[in-house]
Amino acid sequence: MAERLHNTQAGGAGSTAHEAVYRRLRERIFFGGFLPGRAVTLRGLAEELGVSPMPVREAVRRLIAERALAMQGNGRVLVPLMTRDKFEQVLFARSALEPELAARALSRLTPQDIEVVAHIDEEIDKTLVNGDTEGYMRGNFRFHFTIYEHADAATLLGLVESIWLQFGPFMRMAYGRVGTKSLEDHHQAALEAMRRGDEAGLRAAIRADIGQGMGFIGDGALERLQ
Amino acid sequence: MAERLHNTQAGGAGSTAHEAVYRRLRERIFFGGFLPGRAVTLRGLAEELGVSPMPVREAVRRLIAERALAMQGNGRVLVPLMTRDKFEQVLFARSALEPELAARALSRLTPQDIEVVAHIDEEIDKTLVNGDTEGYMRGNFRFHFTIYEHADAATLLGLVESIWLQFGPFMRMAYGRVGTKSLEDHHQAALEAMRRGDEAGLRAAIRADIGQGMGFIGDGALERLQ
DNA sequence: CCGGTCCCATTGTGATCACAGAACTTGCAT
DNA sequence: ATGCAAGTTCTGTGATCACAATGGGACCGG
Repeated sequence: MAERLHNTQAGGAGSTAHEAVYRRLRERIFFGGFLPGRAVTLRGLAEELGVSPMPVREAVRRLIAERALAMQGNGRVLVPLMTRDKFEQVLFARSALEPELAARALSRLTPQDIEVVAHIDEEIDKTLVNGDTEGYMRGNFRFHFTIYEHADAATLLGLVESIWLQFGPFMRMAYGRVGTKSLEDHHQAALEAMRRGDEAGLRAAIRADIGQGMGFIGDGALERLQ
Repeated sequence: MAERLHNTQAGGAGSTAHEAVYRRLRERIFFGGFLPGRAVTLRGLAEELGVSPMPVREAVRRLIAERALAMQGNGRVLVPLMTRDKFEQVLFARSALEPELAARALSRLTPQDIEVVAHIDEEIDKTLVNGDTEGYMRGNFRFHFTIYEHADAATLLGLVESIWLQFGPFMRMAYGRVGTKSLEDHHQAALEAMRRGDEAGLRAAIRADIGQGMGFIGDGALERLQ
């Protein structure tokens, strides 16, 4: 650890060490690289990522602000546990915001954009038959956010990202328990609605997808946690 | 600045320096202590608040994560400007989330709680006739969040707090321009609905209050900014 | 009087160190 | 074998320093 460069600040905006650490941790949280309840330490992450504790502190602080990590009263940092209350609030917030994002994206989606999304959905189907949980989560994330990003609504998108960060670890744990084999999503309905330019249909498909997917993992895993 | 204590960490959870800095900055943002576009510097805030730059860095990082502050490409930190797009997204998100929070709070509100809210509304009326913009903003904040806090929905509350942080500075600037004299809110309607236990009425009153208040400042100030 | 160029002050970033408190481990006594 | 206490290690926090890059201002040439 002593041979690390003294100052690797390269100058530009997104190229700081804490930004890189933030993105790596965020990826792991989104896709289930951390289990709920897992404790993390600044020095531990720093050594693991090959940086000093300082940028890790800033990245962790940011993730705590986004509710992706939590700090206990004694200062220890951990991946938050899911509660039934929290799960239900996440479900509500997703249903309130994500259909709107999809609807706003609709008018801006070119046929090529829609085919990109369709291709992502095909990838998802492969992960489902293979039982590849992490692959499924990555694909599902890309399916939703590829659409949402076209809405050009950074404020709403930020809220939704914060919500996804809050249920990512739990989702992974839940899929680990109940499996993804019998999972049926509403992605096809969403794709057809997009191709038709049917805003109401797209809203309904996204809402159904959220309700179905969240119900799937909620039923399977939540009952066991209190 | 040299006579500062070397380490003032008192131990408990909420008593760290960066937490205190965070709360002070957050207050100023909520109630219009910073103007949009205002640039802030870590060392400047540190000296102003009597701490070293370190806790300021963490507090500012957190506020950036909550979108209350923004970082330009060159690393400079400033209070974000409002755009028409952003304003419209804020309006949508508030309308989607806040009536729900109020509705969830309703069953938990005791008559005494409602009278507390009614008293806050009386204070607001005083600030309106006095033209006390900051007092109005503090009162309006307390009116809404006193209700919302009773919903016991920390996840949703966090989203709403983040949204308020994003329009606080703009709201202050807007009121400074158009004044608060002719402002009519829907707080009385909300209070009556709460007293009746009328959930639909409360939802409608909150939604109307948001739409009216945001329309008030949006019409007055937004047209001038692009 | 105006425009460009160089220089210095200021800024965020990251490393390192010191410190206090919490937690875990170890050892001892019962 | 078990419970408790003391010591040690580990944790987050905050201060200070070094550094690179940006920005503004002064100075000079036109």
